[in-house]
Amino acid sequence: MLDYANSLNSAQYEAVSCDDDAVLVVAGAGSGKTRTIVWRLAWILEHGADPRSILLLTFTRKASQEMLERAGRLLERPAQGVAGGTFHSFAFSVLRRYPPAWLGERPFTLLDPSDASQIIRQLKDNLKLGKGDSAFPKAQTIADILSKARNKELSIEEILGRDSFHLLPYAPDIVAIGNAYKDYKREKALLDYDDLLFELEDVLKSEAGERARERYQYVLVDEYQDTNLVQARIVQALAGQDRENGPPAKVMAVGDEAQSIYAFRGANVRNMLDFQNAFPRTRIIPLEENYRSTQPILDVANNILSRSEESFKKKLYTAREGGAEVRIISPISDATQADLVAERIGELLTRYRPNEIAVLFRSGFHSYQLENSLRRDGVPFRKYGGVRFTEAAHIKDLFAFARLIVNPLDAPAFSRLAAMHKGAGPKTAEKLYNLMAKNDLGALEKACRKFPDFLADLRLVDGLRVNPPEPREIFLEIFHRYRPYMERLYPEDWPTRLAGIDEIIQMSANYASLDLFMADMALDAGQDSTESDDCVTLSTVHSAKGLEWSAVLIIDLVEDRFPSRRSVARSEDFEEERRLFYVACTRAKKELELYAPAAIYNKMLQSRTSAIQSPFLRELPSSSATRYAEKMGGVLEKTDSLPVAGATFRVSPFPEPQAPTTEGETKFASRYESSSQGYCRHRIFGRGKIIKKIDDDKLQVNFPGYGLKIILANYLLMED
DNA sequence: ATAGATGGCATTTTT
DNA sequence: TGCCATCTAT
Repeated sequence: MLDYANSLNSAQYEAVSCDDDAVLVVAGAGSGKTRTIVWRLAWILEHGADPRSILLLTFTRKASQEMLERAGRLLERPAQGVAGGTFHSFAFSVLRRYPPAWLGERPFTLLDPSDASQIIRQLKDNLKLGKGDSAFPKAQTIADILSKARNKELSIEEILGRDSFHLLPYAPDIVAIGNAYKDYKREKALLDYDDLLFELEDVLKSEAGERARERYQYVLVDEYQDTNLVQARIVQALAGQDRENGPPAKVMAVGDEAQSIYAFRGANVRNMLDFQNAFPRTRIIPLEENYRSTQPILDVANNILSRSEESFKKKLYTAREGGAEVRIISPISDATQADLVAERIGELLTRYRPNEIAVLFRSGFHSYQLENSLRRDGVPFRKYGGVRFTEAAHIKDLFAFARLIVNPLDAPAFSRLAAMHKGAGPKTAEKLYNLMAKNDLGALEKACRKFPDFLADLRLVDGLRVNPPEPREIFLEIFHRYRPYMERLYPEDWPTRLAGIDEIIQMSANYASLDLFMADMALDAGQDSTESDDCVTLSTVHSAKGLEWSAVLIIDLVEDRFPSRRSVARSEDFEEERRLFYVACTRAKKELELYAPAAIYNKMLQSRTSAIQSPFLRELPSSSATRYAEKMGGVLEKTDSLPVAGATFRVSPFPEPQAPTTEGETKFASRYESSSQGYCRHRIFGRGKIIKKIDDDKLQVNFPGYGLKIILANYLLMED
């Protein structure tokens, strides 16, 4: 037996060893949450449970792998057989074994988000909706709205009313497209990410699902604050309080309301509270002592949280003393920020391994300049979040072959493959697909006369389905066939794309079957392998969840960026940004630096404009962080007071458009007005689109062929 | 019906 | 910047 009592603090021990049917562990940031789950797994296994009766649901596959691995190391034998993964990957595996009745005998295919928006674009065209209306939402936007409605379990109107009221007039059209999309998926045996969860819920309720449910005696759910409604119901179904044969499973949910950062996609913090209603005899165990960060970092974290509207009761504390000051640094501009941070990383690298250092930011594109600086300086880094490499066109091309091997009726993959051949577009693809679906091979061959290579592609795919070699072999064969297409489709940069293909081939070598590999690729999009590399981490805050580093630098802490521009209109969204900042700060173990450039390049104005320091920084008292400003030549100078700008700009995140007194508000006000503006004419430049109002008599106008101009309104003739 | 060009646009976060 | 939608010439 492991020495549980001496390896854990009392709250952790309580959680690890308890025998209650329902436990809610409320785990503050850095309180040893992962450790607790790992030891809990070990405890269950050491007390004789069948590994196959344990289900561990986590937010990322990486997290579950890490936990199982650590449990295995603890026990000195692998924790084999424990079911684990994300809700989505778990749903996939259950649905493969217990497919929904409506599928009949057909295998189903997972739609990735880009497939989904592709289909929606097609349906939109077929339904002839939004033609010639440039204000009509784009396919991607529609896909997002449909998904949000399902995740929050609200109607389209409700979603639009909350998030984008300007699209409300289109609600009936969006609903129509949504219905067509639903039918399309049924007809073609397709499931998108959201379907996985709802279909899982249905299956668990069905008779067949009874067996799936009864298998589990222990259900552990990590990051419970980020589950949505259907996920909470799935947990309840799995717990099986209504089981006829045998006792219900023991459920343990672990979460932290203060770290809820996925409300935007339907996560519901209320699930934490409702857990106690769903499981009446819930035992609540708070983990409060922080083992990760030094006191100065926790001071900042506590300060952030204390200002939140929900005012969380918890306060993080550590028994450790000392630690470096938290620094707020104001570079002159975003450009010098990149250099300053790169330089700082160089300095940190004299004390820490690269993998002990991270730079965090709100959105993927915020790190572009820094990436350039790091490349220039030769600092090895790896970026998480942002565009994933499995979304690169050539990878999707390669996957189109593979998907057709798994499921010959995969319509999106079929179209993609068809479109690789000159002269074949959506219409041709649809025609050929229908012939193939009808199994009318004669007609298909005839119709393919113009595309002999395509027919050969299909033959190759069929051959590999009937007689499948190892996944790696399959990809080598596909690639052999695809390579000439790739050279033709991407003439400028196909050599650089080879690396991604190579990566896929290598990754596939770890899989026993192609369909499992493809499911992993779709569900755990591109953890691009090679974890062993010793790299500095660049990551969105969302992707940094659950991780920690000795030194953490957070960049672009200015209004419009962090908090995101989209969040300031509504207080719920703003509060989520605050929690996001809290998550970001609590990733740091020893050193935390917060960067707020004083100017940021503005694409609209095509010049650098002064940036307003993030309200999260302005709120911090000088006792919890030391402020520095960059002087010419990259010199940092201590500043005692808040930057002047910070003092004069609004403190409340909610702008008052009627009384614009600062540049930030002027920008907001003009943006606000821009919805009503349209086109104008100029004597020399002709017709142009009004981009924004600079002030009372100046407008910024985009003239086709001439570009952006700032023009006195007197010289413009307004169009209706 | 398709390819290719052009113009316009808006830039969260992720399973 | 890079993506989308639309236009235009085949």
